[in-house]
Amino acid sequence: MDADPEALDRLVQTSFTVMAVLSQAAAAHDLSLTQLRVLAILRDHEPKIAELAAYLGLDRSSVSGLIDRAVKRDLVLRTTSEDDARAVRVSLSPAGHRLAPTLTAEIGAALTPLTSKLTLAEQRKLGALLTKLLD
Amino acid sequence: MDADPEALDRLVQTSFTVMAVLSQAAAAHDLSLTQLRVLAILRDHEPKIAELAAYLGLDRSSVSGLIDRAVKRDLVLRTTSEDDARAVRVSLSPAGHRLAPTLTAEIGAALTPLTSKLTLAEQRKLGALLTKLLD
DNA sequence: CGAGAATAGGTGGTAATACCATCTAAAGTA
DNA sequence: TACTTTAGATGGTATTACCACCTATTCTCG
Repeated sequence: MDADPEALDRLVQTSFTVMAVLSQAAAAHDLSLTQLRVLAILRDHEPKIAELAAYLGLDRSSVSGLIDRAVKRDLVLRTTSEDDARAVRVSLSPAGHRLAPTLTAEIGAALTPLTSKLTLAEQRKLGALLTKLLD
Repeated sequence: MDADPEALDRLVQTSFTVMAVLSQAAAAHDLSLTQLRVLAILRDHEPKIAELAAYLGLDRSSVSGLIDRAVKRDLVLRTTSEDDARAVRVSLSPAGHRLAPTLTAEIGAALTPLTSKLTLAEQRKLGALLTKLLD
């Protein structure tokens, strides 16, 4: 399986560009990139701390602190799990529920200048390629 | 000027995946992602602090500290600029010069499992699309 | 059932990252 | 020459993330 080094390079460059856009979108709401990710995840899931940590690739203790701060800012709720008194379920607070879609929309808007350099057909092709890439 | 929301989503997902790979490659050498970026930049440039800051999207003071730590680890050299005694030129130390290509190679290797899910033709197509995206 | 191991999460301590406001030294400008 | 701007460094703060360790709960198996 051969590789095109240029494609690789572009992939890295693009990733940095995208991350910069995301960081900025997060910063506009005084959020870190990680907090942004947490909110995005919580839109569709109510994970336990350990699950969140695994998904984010972080230590449990890091996530504990992260959620601490998010709770303090009333974005997120900590609920003791019903089936396991040790475990904690993290979910969006009402305020978090209001914020999350706003963020998604803003990120979409912020990325559009990038993607709109491609025709719709090209965007679809890109989406397909990336889907394959992500497996 | 329409947009395919799925392509957008994949782009974000892919970026996170790529960043995770890069972070891990950096961490294997006890480097942060930012330090990795600095080393990559220094392979081809000898920027002043302010230029580096602009490129990285960071505050000058952040870069100052960043370079501090890199100097302390003997990866990087601080040289007073010849034409401007206020300015500092940052360059790779001999050790940095040895490390940088290693990192590049390792990152390439770490990303190959991803890109090799595409045929060579698809990789080239992806590269072309991303090139257009990056303008 | 009950003792010891395993698991979930939190704490405390440390280091790095990044910000802002401020400082000094050097250049540029009027 | 005096005034302003610029380059970078410093000090102070908050966040992020780690590791080692602690507590409370749950699991396991004798």
